Amino acid sequence: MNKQTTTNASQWNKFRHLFKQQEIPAKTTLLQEGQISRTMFFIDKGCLRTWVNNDGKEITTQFFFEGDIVSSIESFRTNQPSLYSIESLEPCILQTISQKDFQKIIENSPEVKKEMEDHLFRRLFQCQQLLYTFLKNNPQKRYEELIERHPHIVQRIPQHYIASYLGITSVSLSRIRNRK
Amino acid sequence: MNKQTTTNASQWNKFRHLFKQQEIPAKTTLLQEGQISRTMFFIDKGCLRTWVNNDGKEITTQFFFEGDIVSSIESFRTNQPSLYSIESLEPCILQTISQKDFQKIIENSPEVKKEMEDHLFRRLFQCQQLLYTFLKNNPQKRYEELIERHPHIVQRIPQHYIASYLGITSVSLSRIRNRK
DNA sequence: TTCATTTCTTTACAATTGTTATCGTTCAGC
DNA sequence: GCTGAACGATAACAATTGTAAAGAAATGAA
Repeated sequence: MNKQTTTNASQWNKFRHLFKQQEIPAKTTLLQEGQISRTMFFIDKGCLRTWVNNDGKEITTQFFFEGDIVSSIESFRTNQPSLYSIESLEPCILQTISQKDFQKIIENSPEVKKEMEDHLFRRLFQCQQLLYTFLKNNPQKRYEELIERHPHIVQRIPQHYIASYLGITSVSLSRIRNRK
Repeated sequence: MNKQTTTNASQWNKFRHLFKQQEIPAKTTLLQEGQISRTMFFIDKGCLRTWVNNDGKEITTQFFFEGDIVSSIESFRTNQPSLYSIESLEPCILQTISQKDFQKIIENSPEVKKEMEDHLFRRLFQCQQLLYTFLKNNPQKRYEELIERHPHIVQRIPQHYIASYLGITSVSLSRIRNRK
């Protein structure tokens, strides 16, 4: 979800007083895997990632940048433990809102509620497409697709995070890069 | 979603007259990739699969059995082309309902509407977990997990469908099976 | 039953990836 | 600027997977 591209940006402004600004350094954990999400983050500056633990190895599942809204939305909505952690990759400036206050907004703004439902559909769509790139392509093709579709990720994020995001080791990604 | 386990099974019965029974042989295409979904299927008997085309090769993305509700839900709701095809793997008896009639049910039953929203969250959750098994595990582990979590799939579905569902070739799956 | 189709296994070879370790380079904080 | 940590490239070897082809086994329809 993206504040800027929102059809009703003014809707958000009505509730601006409910947000708190927060500055954090790089590598700060905002939500730990297994915990219940009680906060939602809007990124003003910097970038975040979500990751899962796999036998001590971190596997990155998503990247977020300026304008993105980040939360374990399933956990936030259903009060179930989050499947993943949320962490900053750079020093960040965030706008945060609590679950309670966000609930208030939802109740008072059908536009925002509608937007959340659409957001959910988009999330499902994105998740499906990501899954399909794993079913369809080998690591090399997945990397090429990433460069094509999300060049800003490749430019901005350290390679070993990208490697785990592609489901391969950093060694293998390094080989793929030097193959062409 | 599952009719049987529904908290409000009686809700569905109220609208029974809107469903049509349909008998189809195996390998019947119910929805083609790129088309817009206008029908929803409840499986009384048999099983279906969804699949995507990848350079002429079919890749299975999901299996469905008795009691399951099947549709390209994103396409059904948003009127956008479906990312995948839906096809029968066995002769099936289905209960079908049109998009229009289903809309009527949604409008007349808050319970069913709520159920659909929950269904959407579950779909997202499932999709995420499936994606994570690709990020976390190699093909052998994915196969072992499938046996553990969904033994009925392994027992009922021909292996080459399962292979593409796991993201590998049928040759590789055969090797994995004979490894242990 | 019989025949054709589908499904599964096996083989040999090439290509890719994982693992482990080492070695420069770059970066961030003091 | 200095220093330690983070990052990326490379090498060698083992293990896994893909590809193509051939054949055995199972299945289903006439």
